Amino acid sequence: MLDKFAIARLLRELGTLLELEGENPFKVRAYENGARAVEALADLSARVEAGSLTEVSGIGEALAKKIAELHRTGRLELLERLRAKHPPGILELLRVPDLGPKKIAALHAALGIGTIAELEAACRDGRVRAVKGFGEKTEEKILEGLGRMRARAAERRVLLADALATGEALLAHLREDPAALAVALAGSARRGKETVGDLDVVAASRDPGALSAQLVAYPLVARTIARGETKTTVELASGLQVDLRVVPPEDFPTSLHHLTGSKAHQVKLRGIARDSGFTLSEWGLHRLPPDPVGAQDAPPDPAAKVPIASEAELYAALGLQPVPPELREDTGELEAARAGELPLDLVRIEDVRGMVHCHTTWSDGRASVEEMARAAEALGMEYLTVTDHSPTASYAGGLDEDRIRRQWDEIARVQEKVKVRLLRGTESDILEDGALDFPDRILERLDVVVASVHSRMKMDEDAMTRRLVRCMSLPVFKIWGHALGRLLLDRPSFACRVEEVLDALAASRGAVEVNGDPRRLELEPRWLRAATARGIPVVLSVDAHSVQNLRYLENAVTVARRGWVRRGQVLNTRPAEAFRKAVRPVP
DNA sequence: GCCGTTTTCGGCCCGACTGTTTTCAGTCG
Repeated sequence: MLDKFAIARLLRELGTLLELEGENPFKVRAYENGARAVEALADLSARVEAGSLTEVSGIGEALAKKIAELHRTGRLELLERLRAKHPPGILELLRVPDLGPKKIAALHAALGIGTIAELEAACRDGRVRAVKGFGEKTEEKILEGLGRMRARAAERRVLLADALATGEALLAHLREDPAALAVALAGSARRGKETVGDLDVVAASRDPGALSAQLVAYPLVARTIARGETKTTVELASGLQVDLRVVPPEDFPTSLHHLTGSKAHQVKLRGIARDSGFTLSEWGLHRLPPDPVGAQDAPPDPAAKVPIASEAELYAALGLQPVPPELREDTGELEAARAGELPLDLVRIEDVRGMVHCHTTWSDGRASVEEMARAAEALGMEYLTVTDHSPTASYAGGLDEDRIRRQWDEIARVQEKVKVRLLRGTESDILEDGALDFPDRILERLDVVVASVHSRMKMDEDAMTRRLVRCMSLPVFKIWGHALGRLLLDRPSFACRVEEVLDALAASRGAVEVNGDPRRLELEPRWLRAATARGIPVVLSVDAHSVQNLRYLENAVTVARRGWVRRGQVLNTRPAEAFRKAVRPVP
């Protein structure tokens, strides 16, 4: 049986194939909307059973039938027919920059092109320029796009932390130009997405040309891809693409909002604007004329412009609560904002009182217990958990029973010297059979047990699910560390039935970790929402192996906010003693 | 394909940039 994410993926594929068929673009969008709606469902199976899918906004009769069929059988006749009709390579072609469904269809009809290799050969032979609507430049552009695509496949996306660092340096360069009145990072980096494909920058200026020139002159710019009146696109030496939009200061808030996205959030918001008698674009919010007949294509009347001084004002003008950037993914935030049900107390970094999940030189950390303690104290923390690795993690210098007892002595000595409260803990391996690798007589004397999978990650879904469920049923199980073991850009999450595991975690009254290591950043937002919906509390952790790593707390906060996690749901926003009581292995 | 205090048809977000066009189509975000 397919889960909701698999079904959403197939609906998207179907939408793409219909797009290639030249179908009505609004129909294509309906499939995308339907896919999103399915992903957001908490009770897909129940709704399929009850036949109540059509009650969900975005799912009508036709999609409900298809979803039910996919859910029941895992197959869909229309999808299989379209897959058979289009060469398998054709979906690949859609990933070539500047090549969309229309051009692909034209190339397929005229030259029989159905794969990347055939496309490249046709461009090199000069056959493409002979097709109506294509020319020499397009041919060059496609070849260039193919090169870029390969470079991108090698570089792939970048980690959020790297994107933010690159972005901040670039912003500093742009701010050096006196023509820059305001400069901000927008796009997925501002929304805090785990990985970032390109940087979006918005600037306020009376002289857009000057800022465009300032961007092009940035030493790390490898080449200019597009340069217009208000919009400039460049590629950095790293392969990262940067889009700069320059607008007059009065349009900065709406432009920042526009460029922050996400696209799905924008589209829905503009629909809401239209329903309320406005039209919304990056150039601002305009009142629609009372009788729109014949006025659709007319540019907005400048007199109809609603002054907008901030993003919050924009939402307010549309009768909505302000939506924080991290939530703008069209996963229910606009519906909540309209109903006044958006959480106003999303966790913030200043709410956090304790550094959780810290390694020291006792295992594979680079700083001593005392150095970590003093650094946490300097950051204003009330407590820090020392959670070095356990015996099985020999590759990471895991502690055995004898060494962890000696570590407790050192923790006690350091505690004499520092104000920050030190909590004794471990990051214990979850073994293949779901057991932990310290005996209970050790675990019961600890304040904090983070339990994580570090080995045998290629087990099949059944075995991994059983392993985790079994571990969570242990009385000493308290915190699920870096849940699914992924390493961004490197290693996917291991296979398991996450919702089943979360059910077990809820039953055991355990907590889930949000790991701030920039390569981990899990549990990811969609599962975080599934966790808090089950009443599972959250721990924001740094997984720090050095003093510098304590800054990872910021990453954990971002991920938690993207998962709609509220202050009260985070255990380490509580004072030390309350935190200890909530997570200690014995009641 | 979805949706409805303009409801069963006719709408559906909006604009910038590029290239092949001589007024616009395609792509992108």
